[in-house]
Amino acid sequence: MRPHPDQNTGLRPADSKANDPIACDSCPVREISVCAMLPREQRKIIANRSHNRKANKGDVLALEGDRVTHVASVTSGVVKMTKTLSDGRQQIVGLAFASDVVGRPFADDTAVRIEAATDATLCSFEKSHFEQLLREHPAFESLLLKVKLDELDAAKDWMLLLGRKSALEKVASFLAMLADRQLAPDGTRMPKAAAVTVELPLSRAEIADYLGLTLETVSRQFSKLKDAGVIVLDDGRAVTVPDRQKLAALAGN
Amino acid sequence: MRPHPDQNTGLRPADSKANDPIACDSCPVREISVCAMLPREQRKIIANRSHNRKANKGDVLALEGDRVTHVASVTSGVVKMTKTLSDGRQQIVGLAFASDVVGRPFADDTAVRIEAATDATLCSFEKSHFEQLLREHPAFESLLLKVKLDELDAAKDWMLLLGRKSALEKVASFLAMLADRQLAPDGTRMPKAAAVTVELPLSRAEIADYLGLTLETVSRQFSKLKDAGVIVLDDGRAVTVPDRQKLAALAGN
DNA sequence: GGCCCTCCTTGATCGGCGTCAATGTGCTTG
DNA sequence: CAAGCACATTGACGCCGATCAAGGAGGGCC
Repeated sequence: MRPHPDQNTGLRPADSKANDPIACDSCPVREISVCAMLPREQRKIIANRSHNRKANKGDVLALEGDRVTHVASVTSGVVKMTKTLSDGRQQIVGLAFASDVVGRPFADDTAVRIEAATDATLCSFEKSHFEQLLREHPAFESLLLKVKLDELDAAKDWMLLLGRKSALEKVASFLAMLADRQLAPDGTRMPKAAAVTVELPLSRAEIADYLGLTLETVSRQFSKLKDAGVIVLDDGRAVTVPDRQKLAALAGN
Repeated sequence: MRPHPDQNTGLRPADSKANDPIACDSCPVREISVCAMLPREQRKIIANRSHNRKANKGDVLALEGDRVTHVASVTSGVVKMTKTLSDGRQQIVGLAFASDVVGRPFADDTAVRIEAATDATLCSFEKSHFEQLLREHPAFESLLLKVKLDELDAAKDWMLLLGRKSALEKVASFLAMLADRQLAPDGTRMPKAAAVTVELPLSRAEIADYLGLTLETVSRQFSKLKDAGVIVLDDGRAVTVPDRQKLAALAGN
């Protein structure tokens, strides 16, 4: 066997263009995002149409009612989507973690304010380009549909939480969600029994806005969970959960 | 002109197969459902794969956790989707009116209980057939995506309501939603100023489950709105809204 | 008609969570 | 280190909506 530039396929130089490095190759969510299951062919097209965007904590990516100009996939950090009543009452209506899609294709303007909850990076597309990709690549559209159906299921879980759970159950549910989503350093999911340390991406006030509570009530529930030994407050922003079963039991469901 | 079977197109008999009557032709939601924008070609395929299903008020179409066997479009009536905590607390997480889609493609089992809130009819597909249609007809999949994105926006509105609105605002919002959705007898949307009479598809208890309240609180808010002259209670199940602006003002937003 | 059943309304009371306020903690900046 | 700030905790109190309870209104059925 003679050496060749591509160890996987052994393509001749004439074909090497197909395996030129593309931006996606170094994308931290290339294996799990909506792009993951696309053939390299199509990913190349995507790479050419996207650009990286860095956002600092607190940066506003879009205001409620803004014209939609971009659609993006979160590649690191957490992005929050909020809605606000005229008198200032606020509700977080969605969190986008790495690999989630933010922005609203097929609508003129966005119904939510989009803001970086932590420092974040995004793989951003102009809305018209994104829509064109969807039109031209049914596999891509199909993946987005599946992702959005999952989001819809998650939204329904959240409606149950907002409408029917007690303050303690809400906070426990929130922590349980973060703990379950937490990955081991090697990228695999944590075993169910293991203790997990969660870095909270939100302040108490933001957690309150996510759970339909006040920040004081959230703080009190944290204290209650701490006193009960269900969580350990490493510091304000980090929580370790020694026994996720116990936490889950307090979450209701 | 000689008489012919199809008054609209006057096709020659040799072509008549393309315009043979299909079930969709008499479908009450053929103009607004997810099928509406498909060419007749594809609708014919759909018609062959679907069957009508009648459900009486209270009929359960699927239980929480059931295997998903069918996906359907509501053709008349109202279908509710609910989630329940282990101790019985319940939340309605979605209402499907005529033309809405119920059932969850691309998932093994349903996360919600599906039940007829009123007598209803559905255009039902076996799940595997429905998914096949999506795979084979990108235009169909594209429409479903747009519909589900709209549903997701609506879910976010509801999260704001559940998390942040007062009991009065919740009830006003609910009635405003029904009033806005109400169509004039000729099928056009009502002008904003006109009085509207709304037939409530839900009992007080169901409205409570939709709004995250108790039935007593819902009843009290109805009375409060009646006393304020914002609504007229024709009977328990019918409400007329003389001035939708006034109702909208009480809904918060 | 009389009975029952379901649904709705209204009242009285209670408690969970919001509100207001003070204090604590860690980080930044001079 | 002190001062200032953002954020979190804790306490006291009050209100909105839940809970408990009674009674009305309509509709079906014998």
